[in-house]
Amino acid sequence: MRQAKFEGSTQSDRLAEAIAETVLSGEFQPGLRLDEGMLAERYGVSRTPVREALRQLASTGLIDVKPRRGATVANVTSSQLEMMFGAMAEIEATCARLAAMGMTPIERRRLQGLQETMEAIVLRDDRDAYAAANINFHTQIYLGAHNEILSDFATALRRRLAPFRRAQFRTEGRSSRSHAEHAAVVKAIVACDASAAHAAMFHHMSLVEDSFGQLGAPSRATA
Amino acid sequence: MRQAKFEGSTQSDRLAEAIAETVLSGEFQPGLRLDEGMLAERYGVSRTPVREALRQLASTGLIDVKPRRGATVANVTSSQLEMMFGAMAEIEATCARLAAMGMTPIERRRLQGLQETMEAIVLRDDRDAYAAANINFHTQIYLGAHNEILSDFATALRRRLAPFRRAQFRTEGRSSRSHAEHAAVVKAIVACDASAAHAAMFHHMSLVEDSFGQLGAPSRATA
DNA sequence: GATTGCCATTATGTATGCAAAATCGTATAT
DNA sequence: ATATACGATTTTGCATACATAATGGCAATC
Repeated sequence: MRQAKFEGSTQSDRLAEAIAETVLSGEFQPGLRLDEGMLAERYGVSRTPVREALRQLASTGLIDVKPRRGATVANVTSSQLEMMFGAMAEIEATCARLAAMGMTPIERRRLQGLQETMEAIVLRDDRDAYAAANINFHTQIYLGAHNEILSDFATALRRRLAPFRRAQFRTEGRSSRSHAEHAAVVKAIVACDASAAHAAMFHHMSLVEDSFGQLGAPSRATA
Repeated sequence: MRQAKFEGSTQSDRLAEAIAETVLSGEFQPGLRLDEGMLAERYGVSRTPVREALRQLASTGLIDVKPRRGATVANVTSSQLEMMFGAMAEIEATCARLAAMGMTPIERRRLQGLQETMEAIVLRDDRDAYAAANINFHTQIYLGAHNEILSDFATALRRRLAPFRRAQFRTEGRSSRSHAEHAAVVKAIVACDASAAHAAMFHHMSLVEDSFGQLGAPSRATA
């Protein structure tokens, strides 16, 4: 059963990625039982790498694995979602504050440059490009916090929440509002104003949460 | 190979716990190669549950697992340690702020009660009891934040940093200083003063970091 | 008719076997 | 003497096989 897709990673890792994609795409819906044998057959491998992939995904919270009871796609409750958005807002605000305090001049310039790039994207109303640039923007701030632990946590949370935010930038005027909020964040960071950066980012993230409204099903965007 | 220690958890889970203990105790030192076969023989099981345990531990950062290159006890650099302590201070401070904002009256009373209990422990200079109560104190604040995501993260970080803090409360006068700092946190939380709670907790955690000084090897406390 | 207990089926947890990659030692060439 | 290449050994990754716990259906009983 040789299928050398990527040399340098194992089948378990590739499987974890593939299963995660399938879950995030909505094909595997919350609550669905993830039978090891079924997955093994579906991906043409044995149960062993499937099990390792499932354990790996369980550690990210994407699926639940109970001893002797198998794995199921995690059923995210409305309260859990609230807590994830809340945690994300706190962490991002913290990163923004740290960025305001510790970013190098080069990093501040880069952030400003990115902000200007996004200005153009907003003007031509390219929502896909904005969604991509938005991730980049937030990632720059994670990195600017100069704390890999916080940055990894923020990245994991963002990835975990992605399916619940997919449709967001499709809504009319969302990009320009988001962009305006980014401006406040950038301004504070460039000015080395830690508490303003924290407040601006927290405000931004809170609005993101609000715009999602109450839970509801994750958007079924394709991959 | 039946060894029914705990019915309801798997050997993989028990193995992960056992290996973690051995690493945290210092018997498995940083950089040590964790050979699957060696571990399997040591714990009297086959390689399969050992592999699952290693993957699980890798997700906590306690060990490094590279594809095709096996697992090693994570070698924590001084900069990583700094980032972990920094992240911990930020998260704890955030939890304290959220606790100040959202704790129920009952939770505030309970925290105050715990603080009074610790007062007695400090007076009779029972350092082991203080160390235990201290974990309880911080846990109460995690819970008071009413955000399981942040709380889990804080708990994981605390556990991860435990070996680097073991000797801390053995130092003369550490308990009373810590207790005094706790008082400020409790006071702010009881007064619903969010920013004071944040500041007090951050101050407290920063001192913890300082008292550790620069890296050095983790304390080799037994279990 | 509902409930409970038993048995067949299914799925998970673990052990074992095998193939490929990595590591280490040795020998050879420069 | 150093570096490189080759081969043996070790170890990981994966597949397969087996044992045990969980699940579901059926029947017997209240």
